[in-house]
Amino acid sequence: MAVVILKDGSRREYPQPVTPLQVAEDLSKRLAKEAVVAKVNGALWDINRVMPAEAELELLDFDNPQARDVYRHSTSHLMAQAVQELYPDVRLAIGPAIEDGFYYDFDLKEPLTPEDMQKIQGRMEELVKEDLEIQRQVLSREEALDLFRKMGEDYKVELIEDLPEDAEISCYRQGDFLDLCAGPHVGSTGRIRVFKLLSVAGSYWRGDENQPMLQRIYGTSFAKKSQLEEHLALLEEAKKRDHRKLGRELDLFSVSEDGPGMPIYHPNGVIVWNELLKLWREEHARDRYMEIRTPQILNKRLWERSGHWDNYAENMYLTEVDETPFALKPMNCPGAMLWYLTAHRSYRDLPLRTAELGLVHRHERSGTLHGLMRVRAFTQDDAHIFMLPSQIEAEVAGVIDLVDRIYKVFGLEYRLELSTRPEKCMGTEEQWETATNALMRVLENKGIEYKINPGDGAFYGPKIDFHILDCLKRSWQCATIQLDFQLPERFELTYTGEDGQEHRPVTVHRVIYGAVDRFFGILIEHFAGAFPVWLAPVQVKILPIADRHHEYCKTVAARLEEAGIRVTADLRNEKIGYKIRQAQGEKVPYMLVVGDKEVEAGKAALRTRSQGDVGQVDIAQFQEQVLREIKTRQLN
RNA sequence: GCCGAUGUGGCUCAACGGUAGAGCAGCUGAUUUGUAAUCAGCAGGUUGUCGGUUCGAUUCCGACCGUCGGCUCCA
Repeated sequence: MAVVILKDGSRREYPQPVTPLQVAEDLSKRLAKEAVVAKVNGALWDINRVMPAEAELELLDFDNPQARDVYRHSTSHLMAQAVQELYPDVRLAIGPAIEDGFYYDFDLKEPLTPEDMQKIQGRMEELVKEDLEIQRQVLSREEALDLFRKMGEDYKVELIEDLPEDAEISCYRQGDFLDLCAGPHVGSTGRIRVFKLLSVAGSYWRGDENQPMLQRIYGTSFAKKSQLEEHLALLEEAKKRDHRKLGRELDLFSVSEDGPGMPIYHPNGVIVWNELLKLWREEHARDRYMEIRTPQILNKRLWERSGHWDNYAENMYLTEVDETPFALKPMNCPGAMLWYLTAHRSYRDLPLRTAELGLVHRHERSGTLHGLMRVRAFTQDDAHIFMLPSQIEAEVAGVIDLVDRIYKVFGLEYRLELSTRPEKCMGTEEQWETATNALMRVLENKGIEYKINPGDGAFYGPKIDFHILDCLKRSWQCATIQLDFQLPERFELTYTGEDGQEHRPVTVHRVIYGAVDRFFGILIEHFAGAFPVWLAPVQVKILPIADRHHEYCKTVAARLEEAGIRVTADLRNEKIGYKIRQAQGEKVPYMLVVGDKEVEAGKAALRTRSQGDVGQVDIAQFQEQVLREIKTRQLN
């Protein structure tokens, strides 16, 4: 006799133990069809696996995140099965579900081509039609080792060897395909409905570059075709917004072969850049930051003192000045320390908030460079706050508010993460605890939700990271607030306390945009190149219909320019449709079309990039409206 | 750095073992135009770099450089 208690509390009895699927079939056909996986007594459970005699049962469909992972994990098995059938000499590594899909890593002699992908996809579709049951099977460690050794699956053997003593070792079988797997899985291959293989890439076994290079196939799967189409449309949209493409089209920046990872900003790009800095300086002035500038290259002994030489040397560019080794700065902190040391500091001076828009150079690996997102030369919107230990909370709270004010201007949402003490770190346990608690208290007092990343702090202190969500819901780490006990120590920073004794200040490093370059890239994609008026390189474009309107257009342009609006007039000998098409392509927010009617009325026909023709406007009123939008940094 | 793909005029792309072609952009001229491409003409490339094979390479091979997709998500 078996008892099943359902989510709604109802109870069902069976003469003998049953599977979740059997229960589902009793309940409704639809449920049985859509259930991906079950939760039995709180743990994920295959829908075709017999439950204990007494079970609390919940059935999960694709909409449940855990079930979705199971579904995709099963798709990765399906892919592995297809690959193994098509390429019998393959050795399997791992194949987990990931955020938007799944992958599987294969050790295969021949590189996989796009045609191979098609073949694999095709074979997968056949396997789905065969609707093979997916069965779980538990083995002893010896059995498992023996089995996978015989199969020549070296990676699986290694995985088994690394499993903890008490782990239950399970395998899943579908047809002739068998894979080591904790599970759970969907009941049969026929339950996997919509999937698509997306790309092949290299990856190291266990992500370690000393290990063999494997071939990874990425794919994704969904319960419905429409969901896959939606996902593909999103990828398409992301491609259209690619900042590298828009950066070229809008003439914002470029990267030369002669300076990989070192962007060249074009005049249009510099306009946006300067507007970003203008906002930044305004907001920092409000919070009484003082701006400093420190040198591009500094003596090697400074980097030894700061600890960068020991921890960061392989990323640093070296040079020589009069036979003395110097290094190009990869961070701004040591320079800020040098500034602090230029005077005696009193407790009355603290906190000292020094900001620096510092251009730093870091030797990133060649394969990781990516437009403005991953570069070798970039400007950090850095700041170092020197303070009393008692000021930590207030200062951190101030930075959080500042970040919030600035991100709001762009309509960017964000999430917070707190990273705590890593295993390899400097400073005492007590210092860490005090600092970490201070950060937590700030977040809790503010009622901010945050995620904790245990052990993910910097070696010199705990930190709070801000993850921006752009309009496609992609996440980017930008702002960070890091407490640092190391640098004040290493540079022997002091202040004179109320007691007349010398004390050590606490330091916070923080950035808001992070790398201005990367933030710019994120904004390009976030706005799809259609910047809000205050950021737009050209805010108003005046388009005469014919030559006889040129004089009037020049007058209007001069007037708007005088008022501080970035305006150009397209006086080329072209038809109006052509000029409009071009201005739209440049994503200019406002176009003023001028023909006989407008000259006569002393007005202009306004066209916006988003709404098209909106009719005649009074120039003075239009000017006021644009100026207001610029001043308030209105979003589109 | 590693794996794979890739590199043709400013941009997007075509072609080929016998010394490259189109569209857009540019320039000149005509047209004076009413809300997303007017017409015609001209000009523009030592086919990423360096080597090799060949009578001959941009095309085949190799190295290098750059670019693109990846290299955390642990059965």
